Amino acid sequence: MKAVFVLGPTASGKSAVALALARHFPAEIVSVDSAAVYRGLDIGTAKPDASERAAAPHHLIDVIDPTDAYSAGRFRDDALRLAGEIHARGRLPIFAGGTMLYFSALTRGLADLPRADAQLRADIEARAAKEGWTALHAELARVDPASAARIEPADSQRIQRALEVHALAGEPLSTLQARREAVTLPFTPLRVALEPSDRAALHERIAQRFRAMLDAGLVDEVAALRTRYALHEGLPAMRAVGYRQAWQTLAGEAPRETLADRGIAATRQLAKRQLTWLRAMAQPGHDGFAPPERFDCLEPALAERIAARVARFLDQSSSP
RNA sequence: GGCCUGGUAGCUCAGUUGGUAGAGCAGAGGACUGAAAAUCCUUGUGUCGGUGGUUCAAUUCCGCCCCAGGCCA
Repeated sequence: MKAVFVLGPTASGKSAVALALARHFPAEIVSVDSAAVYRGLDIGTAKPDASERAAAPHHLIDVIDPTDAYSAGRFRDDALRLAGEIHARGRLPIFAGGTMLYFSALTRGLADLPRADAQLRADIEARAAKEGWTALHAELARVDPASAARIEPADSQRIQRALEVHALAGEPLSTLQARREAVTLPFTPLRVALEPSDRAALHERIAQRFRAMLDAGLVDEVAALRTRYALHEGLPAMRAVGYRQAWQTLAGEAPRETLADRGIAATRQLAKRQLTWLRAMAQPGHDGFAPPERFDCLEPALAERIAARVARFLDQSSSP
């Protein structure tokens, strides 16, 4: 069994590559995108349109409402299930996207940890509002010194998670994480990383794309979502790039004239974090698999070159 | 044409009672285990518009010039 991973920063052309591969080979596309899972977030997530979805089956798009929260753990379960189903149909799974933690959940695995608990999180947040995150970091240092040493006193999200895990499991997060076993995947992955040879060129693409999203009605989409669902700005769906900035404008927290610049900057920052992940994954020993093979996403014949690489990969015997 | 106010980091600005300067944003590098398009860490030398002058020393004071606004002709 084999699978192809297409990973790259936002605006690098991952979707086009995945679609091109799906034309060359009998394949189905699994989106690896923490924002495209939400229904109704269409413009800002650059979801594939109807004709693209007709050209190849797409998975993990529009799977939950924007009032809910998806997660890395849920992605891992969904992705492994889908890979099995796609293989059963005699097809090749193509995992394509830019949520690097999700790829990491596949290749490095996740420890056996309790799931998020909304009530507990609300309690922790209420305490943080009163005592400050530094106080909660100090508390974490008492119950889980190893995690506290690794987590910054200002890193509210990780402090909250570590305290949550400790409360639910009765054991420190660091202990549970140390228990993780070696990762095995039910298939051999070929990883293709799209990286720009010229950062400025990627920035230009990002700017054009975000302006196009605004022209396509991103703000109206967010306004409509606000009337259709009981949303608030703390929801993961409303923290996504573009949605957060549009929300701020609709709520009167930031002027409309600055929306384009704010959205473009946030997108560039996202791309930078994604590229940092890619560089980390290229280090030997990052996980137990061959490191991603790099392709310049600015190259015109990108899809053809990758298709040729995938063809060779599929020809190899998958005996080991 | 005259008067006024500005011209300091990519942007918006602060500041130096004369000893060559600092914030926010942007950018760059990094971390990353169920919110990850999240959350967080590190990172600030730039002919202080140009040019003469005064001075031990000018981005800071003075003259002239250029540019951008505003007001008056």
